Amino acid sequence: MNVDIALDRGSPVPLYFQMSQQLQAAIEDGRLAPGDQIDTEMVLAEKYGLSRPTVRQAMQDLVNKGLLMRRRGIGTQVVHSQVRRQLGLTSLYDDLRDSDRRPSTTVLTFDTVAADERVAEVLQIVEGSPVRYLERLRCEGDEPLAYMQNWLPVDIVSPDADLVSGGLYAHLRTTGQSPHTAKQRIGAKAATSVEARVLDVRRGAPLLTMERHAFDVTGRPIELGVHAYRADAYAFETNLMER
Amino acid sequence: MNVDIALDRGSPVPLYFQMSQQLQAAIEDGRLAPGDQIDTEMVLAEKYGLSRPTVRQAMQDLVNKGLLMRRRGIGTQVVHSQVRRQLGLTSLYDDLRDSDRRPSTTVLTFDTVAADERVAEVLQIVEGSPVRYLERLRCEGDEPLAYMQNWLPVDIVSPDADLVSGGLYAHLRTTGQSPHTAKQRIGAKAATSVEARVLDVRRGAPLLTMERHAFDVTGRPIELGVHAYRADAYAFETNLMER
DNA sequence: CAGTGGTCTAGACCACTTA
DNA sequence: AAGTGGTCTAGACCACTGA
Repeated sequence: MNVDIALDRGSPVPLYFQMSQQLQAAIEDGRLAPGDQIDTEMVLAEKYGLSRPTVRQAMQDLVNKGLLMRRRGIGTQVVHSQVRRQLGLTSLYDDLRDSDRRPSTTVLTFDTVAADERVAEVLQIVEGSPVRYLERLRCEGDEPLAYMQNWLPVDIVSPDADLVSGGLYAHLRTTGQSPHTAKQRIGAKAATSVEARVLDVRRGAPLLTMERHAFDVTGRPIELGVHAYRADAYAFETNLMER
Repeated sequence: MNVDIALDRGSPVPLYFQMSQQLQAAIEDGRLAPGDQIDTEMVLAEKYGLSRPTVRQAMQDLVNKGLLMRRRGIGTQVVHSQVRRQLGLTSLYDDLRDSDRRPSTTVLTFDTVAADERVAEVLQIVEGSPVRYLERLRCEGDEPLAYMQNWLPVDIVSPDADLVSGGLYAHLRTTGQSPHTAKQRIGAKAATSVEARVLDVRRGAPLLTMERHAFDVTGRPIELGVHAYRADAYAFETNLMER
């Protein structure tokens, strides 16, 4: 394995994490190619002055991420690229970052409104209490791609937050309120006349829909998102693994 | 924590796995409620005569599955049910089992055909070489729900396989050829006239589409699936976690 | 047979939380 | 101050693979 790993024992970053991060980087930029054999646990442990369980924890993290494949008696290999591609997108962080980073996003509405029954139930607050309501349109060039509605508890985002430059989730991260887990429901529907007008399609055109419930580390609901995507311009990729 | 765990030290099943499975069962059938505190690692280790790392491995597996939440200085808790519901469906096994188990599935076609360019590329075989082609219709009562097309390498499934009683994936498991990872792409489209006729909707009606590429443990492609679902009857739930 | 990863033990020190 | 999970070590035995 022709990759060197630099461990900083003075760093607060765990050793196993330093190792897994650097291996992941090597896999992603091609220094480790699909099918390449990784050094054995014993070799790595000796080479970097670590114990075997520490090396093992680094390897196991990459196996869980789907980047490495290990078999007893065989060794550890980088998985084939067709399997690997976009396997990382099951991470909430990547998913949210991407949904902010896309081409251009216009804020149509950012207001404080009374929670209706559905919003109140999802956010676990009392019906009629105030929530922030955000309505955005994502475009690529002149083409509208997605119509996104979001509702958030009032203490999660301030009314004068800058949601334009960095995006919603980037803003939440700066306030330390970033989502930890999320449930998504993906479906399809025919465009209503409102959606058709905003997304510049004909009424009844197929739309891809996504509803997201996001939660912080304590399990408290912090976001309800209801998004509609043009079917001809958008798809979701997910990856499944046997556990 | 009012749950007892029975460990069989003579079993080939790892101790950490016995423990995590029984805790998962307790969480899923309600014996452990959302928010319930789990015994600490030290308590569990002492109670069952295990070392702390072994207990820890069991806990960590359930954290990775999204069933438990741990915080330093706080302890380990069962996650809130709203977060937890269907979090397990990110497992390939559950997903494939469910797609077999659904109400009634009719095999429309099961044949050996020549691979076209797209099938050949996905399955990494030579264009024109034989592949098994499977066409199924899933119904609930009289209602058609999904139109499913699958292509598989000839050595993965024999031409006289029984795909009716157990389903495709159950059959693959019996032959030891079960999928290990899969990539799914979920989108939407308007029904073609063929799809409209099979699914009993009008032409142009919104359909939810799913394309799956499945791989075995070695990373070899073993299935291409192209499915179309009635949008009014079907949705995908996915769950994301910060890692 | 030698080498691999899979499991398990018995410790240790630390950062963080609550009280 | 006491208790929690997070990290790390230095061993051990085993099942599986390939030559």
